[in-house]
Amino acid sequence: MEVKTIDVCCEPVLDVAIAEDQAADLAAAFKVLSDPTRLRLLSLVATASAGEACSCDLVEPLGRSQPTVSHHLSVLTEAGLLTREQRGKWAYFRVVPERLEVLRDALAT
Amino acid sequence: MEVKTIDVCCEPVLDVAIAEDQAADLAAAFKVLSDPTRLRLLSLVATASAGEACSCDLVEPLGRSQPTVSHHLSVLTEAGLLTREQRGKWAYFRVVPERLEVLRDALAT
DNA sequence: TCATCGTATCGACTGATGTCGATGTGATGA
DNA sequence: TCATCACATCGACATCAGTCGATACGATGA
Repeated sequence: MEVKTIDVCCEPVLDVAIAEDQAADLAAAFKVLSDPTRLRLLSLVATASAGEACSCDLVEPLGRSQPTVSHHLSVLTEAGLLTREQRGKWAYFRVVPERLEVLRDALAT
Repeated sequence: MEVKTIDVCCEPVLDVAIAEDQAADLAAAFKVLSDPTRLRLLSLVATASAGEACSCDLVEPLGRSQPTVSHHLSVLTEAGLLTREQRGKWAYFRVVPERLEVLRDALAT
């Protein structure tokens, strides 16, 4: 998907007429959230016990192939919505609530 | 884009493991916001004087063709993020903040 | 060293989406 | 009635994104 880290900040869409490049950044951020599989991944990781989840536990509940899940985890991680930690041969993921908060702020009224 | 009205409600992604159909609805809603031109449209309408804007005043600042702007206005309106009011041969649009609020709630931490 | 396991990468396919020119439609006013 | 204007629809095109099978990579443990 060609994602870059979400670095949108503090310009509520409804308050100020946003510029073209800010719109592009914000749109890219929302695009990360515009896929059902990725939203379910976020949700699964967030609600996992200990606040973290292993890839191995995500493939089956999603009903997607392992490469597909790996792909979406990469997209979410590159966007900064997840952190990735390697432990032995397992990869553990955590959500980064601050990133979602940034997007929330952009939608403030 | 094949949009349906945003009817997502009240299930913060990070609180509960969301189901597949809820994820699809929410993803569709964010997809509407995942285009720079649409974000700028939202922003332009929201910041217009009197809180409303005519299509005729949106084409030029966006730097897109009239059909393209019309298309995006349709997508936003079908998603319930804008309302459309015809007055003579002009179409006026207003933002529906409550819709954005719903999406904000879904990202609550 | 080697087989195994978890994960990432690659290549390919398919469907979706943004864009615009051309054209249709409906209201306005002369 | 007819030209004009604002806007929507259509058709076509190029690009992009989700998906998966096959395969590569890297750590583990026997």
